[in-house]
Amino acid sequence: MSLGTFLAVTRAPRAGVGRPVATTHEEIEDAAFRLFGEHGFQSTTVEAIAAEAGIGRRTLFRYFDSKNDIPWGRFDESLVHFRAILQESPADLGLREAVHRGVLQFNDFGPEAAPQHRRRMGLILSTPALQAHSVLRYAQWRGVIAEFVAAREGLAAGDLLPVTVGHTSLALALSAYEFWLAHDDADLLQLLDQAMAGLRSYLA
Amino acid sequence: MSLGTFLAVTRAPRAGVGRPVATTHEEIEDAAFRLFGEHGFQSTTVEAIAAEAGIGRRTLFRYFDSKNDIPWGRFDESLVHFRAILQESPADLGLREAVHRGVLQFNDFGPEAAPQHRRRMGLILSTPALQAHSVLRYAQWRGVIAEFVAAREGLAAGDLLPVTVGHTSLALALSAYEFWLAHDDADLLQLLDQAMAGLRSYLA
DNA sequence: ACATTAATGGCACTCGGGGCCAAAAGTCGA
DNA sequence: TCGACTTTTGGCCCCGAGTGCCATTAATGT
Repeated sequence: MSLGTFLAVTRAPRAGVGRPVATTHEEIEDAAFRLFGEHGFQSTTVEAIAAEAGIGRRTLFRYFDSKNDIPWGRFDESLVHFRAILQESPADLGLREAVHRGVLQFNDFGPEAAPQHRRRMGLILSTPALQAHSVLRYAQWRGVIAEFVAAREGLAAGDLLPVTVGHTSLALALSAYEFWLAHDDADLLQLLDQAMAGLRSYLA
Repeated sequence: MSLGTFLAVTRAPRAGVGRPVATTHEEIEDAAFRLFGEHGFQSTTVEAIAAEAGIGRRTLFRYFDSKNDIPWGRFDESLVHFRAILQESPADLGLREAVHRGVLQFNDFGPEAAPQHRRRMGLILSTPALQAHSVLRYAQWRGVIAEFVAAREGLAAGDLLPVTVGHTSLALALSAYEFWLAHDDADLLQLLDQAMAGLRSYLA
């Protein structure tokens, strides 16, 4: 499981009754990425994406709250998994190690998922509008870490340390991602380790 | 000088020739904050801001690229100052200390500027659209730090360490700001120190 | 007075987003 | 098989941000 895995399955709310759905999140996402690849994110209109997916514009907005949300897929579902990863970490593990390993595991995906994941993150991190929108996703992700730290240290999730650890973990992840995207041959997990090591020696 | 100081003076490109300007960045900003305070950011239309400032909608967009840019004022000018602060730091100072003190100095403003600064940052950090937009500003700020670190360590600004230090410095600043805004009696500079101390012990 | 210069602001357009609602397309019970 | 019910679809219309175009305005300099 990884960031690349949040293109999960569109769950059926209930089977049978009512008009059947016309599409799925994945179909829209695929159609969108196809057009983004051709014309870029900005130049691709929502109307065009809807047409490519064979649905109405209005319907698209029922699957995704905004155009900016499309590249992120169903990120919220992967957060549930992230929370689980952290909670399962052994209690005797140091806090820093627990968080770090959790982040590594969250970003550990097989080599087969890597190209798709690279395309997704490359698009996000190279498009200003998406970079901007992403902070809202990042905030949720940081929240998961803050909650974990708070729980383990007997603090409130709004206290300075949990918040700082959340922000810092994101800082490390983004640093690694930026470098990873700039270098084809780089290994993401290794970069996460390197970033952590670099920061520790910087702060020591 | 501080984040609060980027409401600098609107410089005259040349005196005299041509139709005189109808307003300044500051006038628009004041008008905007007046309306934001009354109706909130989202519910205040650009049209209303222009009217409040006594100018045309079209003219407002010549002063600010977007509605989201208004609360930030003239941040780019304060970045010039930030760059200078870092460059003036003594060479015998450790890297971490140099960066940390630079950040402190950048955020050091007199008690008289604090209320205005609080209002500004409070608006930004409590409005999703502004939070999102802010990453573009943050990226510039991080860039200043990355350049400084790169120069001092003989690295490229895109290398992992400079980027990581930039991201981490922002992480610390945002953590401090969030807490500061949530607690009326808190001292921002002290919080920056605390966040740094907390992170160091977390990573030790 | 008149040419020059530069900012203003109106108009019209595109695009993202959302409220409203009739039509579509299924299932289920009689 | 027919109708009632349920749920999604997607068309229509609106709003607000942002932009290109350009005539107008208001200053300076000759």
